[in-house]
Parts: sequence; C-alpha cells; structure tokens
Amino acid sequence: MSSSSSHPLDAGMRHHAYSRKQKSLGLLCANFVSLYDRDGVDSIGLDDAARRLGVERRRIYDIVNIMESVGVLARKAKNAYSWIGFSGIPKALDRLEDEARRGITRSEGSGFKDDLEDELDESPDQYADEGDEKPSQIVNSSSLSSGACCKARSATANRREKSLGTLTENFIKLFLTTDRDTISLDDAARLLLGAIHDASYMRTKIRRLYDIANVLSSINLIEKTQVEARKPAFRWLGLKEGKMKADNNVTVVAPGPKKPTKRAFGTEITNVDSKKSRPNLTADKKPIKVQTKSGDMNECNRVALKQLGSKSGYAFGPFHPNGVMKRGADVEVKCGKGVQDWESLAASFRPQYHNQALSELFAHYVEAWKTWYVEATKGSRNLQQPFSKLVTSDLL
DNA sequence: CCCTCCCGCCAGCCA
DNA sequence: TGGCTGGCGGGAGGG
Repeated sequence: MSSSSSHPLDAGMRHHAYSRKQKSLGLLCANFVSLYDRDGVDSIGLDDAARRLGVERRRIYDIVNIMESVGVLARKAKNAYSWIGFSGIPKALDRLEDEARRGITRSEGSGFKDDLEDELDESPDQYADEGDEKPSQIVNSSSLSSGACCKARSATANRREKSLGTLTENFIKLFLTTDRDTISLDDAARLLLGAIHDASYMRTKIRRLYDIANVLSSINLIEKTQVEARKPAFRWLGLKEGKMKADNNVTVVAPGPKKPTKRAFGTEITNVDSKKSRPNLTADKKPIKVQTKSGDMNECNRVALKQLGSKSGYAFGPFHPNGVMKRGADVEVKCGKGVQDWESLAASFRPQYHNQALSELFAHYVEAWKTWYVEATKGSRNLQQPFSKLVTSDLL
C-alpha cells in the first residue's frame, strides 16, 4: 500500500493499466461525496451519478445503500435520492444506537422484525430526513421468535434483510454496542451471522463487509487499524454529538466537481476497455446459483453482541478529525461556495487514491495533497475563510 | 498464498 | 414487459 506509483510502468499511460485501486468503493464514495456534498444539491439521480463518476450503475447502488443507512442520503423515489449530508449522520446513528440498545438487530435469516420495521420506517418516506424519525420501534424482543425462524417472509423481505444497507446498520450497531476498541471483519461476520456456519455464506458476508468498511472509512466513521499482523480490524470513529454540522467535513477530495473532465480515478469508466483481463469465457454461463442458506439467527446475534460487551453510554468519537482523529484523517474539501478554486486545484492535482480509505492510505494521499496545496498557495493559505479551517493544514 | 474486493450476471420487484 | 434494484460469488489484483 504505499502510495502512489504502484505500477512501474504506468508512468505515462496510466489509463491502460488496470488498477483496482482506482476503482475501489471507498474512492468512489469519496468522489461521490465531493460531487454532491455542496450547496444546492438536493436530488441525486442514479444515472447522473453513475455517469459523472464514471462507473456502472450497479456501483452507485452500493454506495447509495450504505450512505442511506448512515443518514447521508434518503431515497426519494425510483432512481432518485435526496442528499441530506453529513448532518444526517447523527440522527441516523442515534437511531441505530437506540435500536442496538433495545437489542434490535435486523436478522439475517428471518425477517421478523424487519417487517415490522418496514412498516414503520421504510417505505413511505425517508426517515433520515427531518425531525421525525421513525417512531419507536417497539417491537420485539423477539429473540426467541426470531430464532424460531419464521422463514417464509416474502422474498422481498428476505432480500431486504440481506441488503447492504441492513448489513451496514448491523455492522455499525456492533460498534455502538461493544466496548471493544476494534472489530475485525471476521468477528463482525461471525457476530452478525450468529449461528450460521456455512462457510460460503460467511465468505460472502465478509466480502460485503469489506465493501461497507471501505465506504464507512472514506466517510471517516471508522478507520482501519492493524491490530494483529495479518488481522486488520476497524475502529469506530463516529462523531461527536453536538459538533456535527451540516457540513463538517469529511474527507475526500476529489476530482473535479463537474463532470470529470478527466476522470480522476479509474480510467475508462465503465470498464469498457481496460477491465481486468478476463479470459475469454464466453459461453459458459455461470453455473446455477444455489440458494443456500436460510437459517437465521438473531437471538444469537444478540447474545453475540453481549459477548462483545456492552456499553452504556457511549460518546461517539469525534466525527471531525480535527478534534480527535489521529493522524491523517482526512481532508476535506467540501463547502459549497468557493469551490471554484478548489475545483480547479483539484482538477490539476489529480490525487491518487488508494483503495480503501484506510487511514494510512489516506494519510499518504492527504500528505501529498497537502504538499501540493502548500505549494499551490505559496504560503498564503487562507484564500477563503471558510476554507481556512479546512484542513489541509491541520491534518496530520 | 490468501486476503481484498471489483465486476457484472441475473433474479426479484414494480410501474 | 422492461427497467430498476441489488444479492451474490467468481476470480483477479496485490501484498
């Protein structure tokens, strides 16, 4: 993971080489944020986002689902989401914390409570929005029932329970309910899966957790740490309750605001050409997919959570790096106005992201950016007041 | 080698 | 139906 230059020969032709790093979900998320986190943005069209970010629509669904569960976005309608911003995070976290306290964990296998919740929150409107959140969730305590498997939920419900969004929520709840400083994805998967032992299911879950962790990292809600060698884990950073502001800050920098003239990452967007060199498998279709698993756990989850230890009153970590984040947390560029300058800067700079927003990686990036920034501004760093606080100079 | 995780197939769902 | 969603896991990048 070192920073730039990973490909030896890539110097000049950076876009022929395929580099998954430039296409990571975390990076995409960062770009997504920088693209929409500004004044005047309220509605986001999936197609538009995909086009501007240069990725396939499928990837936007991933980002959006995760972001929504964190309160940054709210689904408005088909193909349309409304941008709430980081100011929506506290509320979302409160809700999650509250649910976690009551022991509500959306189960993986059964959709029991989910359904109930669905009725309450989901469908009609977006909760993350204004003051009202979904009503309380009384619901269950169903630990037992859940385990009892009420399979059968409609396919829809079933599907939903396995959604990235739900997984994200449960993943976050783990952090909100444990005393542990860090949680590895393995542990998280284990805890979230409870009784399920199926290895392949587990593998799939972990893949998803990687996706989630990457975007949450790019948003600075969590950060990757290396606990034991070979076993990376994530630490919850969260945010400080009152301190959050509509636009606090968050990471990311990104390519140009507008349509990327030049894509800052990922070469051809749609992976048209350079994609990985897949063998020419033309014909063979994928074998039939097997719909494995089914069990569910739930009660187990709760128990598992317990094992992690429960906290009673947590004070989230500072969301804003300025405060507590350790090093390298992030940079931000947001702020609506005055973006022009940044935009141009960004355009010329073209940062190199790294895969996930691991803090170390980010640190590299930030460092590079910072350096560049200093040069660019030649000492006079405060070009705009709002930006003075911006970070660059103080991170790291 | 094995951890990471991108890619896109394809199945439900809904207008 | 066709388009939207998004689960899922193959398999390649990369340390």
